[in-house]
Amino acid sequence: MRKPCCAKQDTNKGAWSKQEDEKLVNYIRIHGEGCWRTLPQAAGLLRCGKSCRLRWINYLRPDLKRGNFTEDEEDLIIKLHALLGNRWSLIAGRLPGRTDNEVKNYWNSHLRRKLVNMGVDPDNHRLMTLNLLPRPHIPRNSDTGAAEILSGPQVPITGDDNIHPPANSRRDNDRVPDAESCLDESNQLPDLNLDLTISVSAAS
DNA sequence: AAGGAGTCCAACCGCTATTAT
DNA sequence: AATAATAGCGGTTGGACTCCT
Repeated sequence: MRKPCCAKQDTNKGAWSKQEDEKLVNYIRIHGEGCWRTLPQAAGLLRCGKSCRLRWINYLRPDLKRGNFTEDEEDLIIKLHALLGNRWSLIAGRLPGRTDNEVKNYWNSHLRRKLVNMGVDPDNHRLMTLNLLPRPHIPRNSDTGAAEILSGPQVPITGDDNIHPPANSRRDNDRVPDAESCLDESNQLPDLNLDLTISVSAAS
């Protein structure tokens, strides 16, 4: 059996100090990203590997953009959320230099409210005033979901990372129940542009 | 100026899929 | 094949900060 990832009683918690950041950055600069289990000890950090990974991915990675989200990025997040639901890592994968945590925080603090102010339900991306209209029943587990939409040739998403959700995703309550039907009825979001790319200028 | 409410975001927690033994 | 650890994910929290009264 493997060893546990860290000895919990010997690990720091809470905010990272500058020294800890430097140790982590220096170590990864030399050795690259790798085994998070052994990294803390090797780098001289009293942190759990999981904590190191999170710190690196969300804060220290050199390719992170940081700063305010552009309008293009906002639009893209909203569109991808309509398709994918709360799959933040997939959404962040479409936004160069952004992390899943950052996208998630931005959604919860800005975009959710913005949609509500526009009269759009942020959970299902429908106009809230139309919620009472009768809708044809669409089975939840119909397999014509976002993955197929996204993976189809008609959607020119750039990049080569895998955006396919697991075939039997471990959380099937985190996706918009019928995001595809929402898109079918894109007249409810008249400006929904499904060209899910982000311009070079916005990404740089 | 004080302090309560609201907001933001870094970090932690707990879960599941994957992988190693 | 079974079992346990790791990696990675989304949800949640706590503290710092800002705004409002």
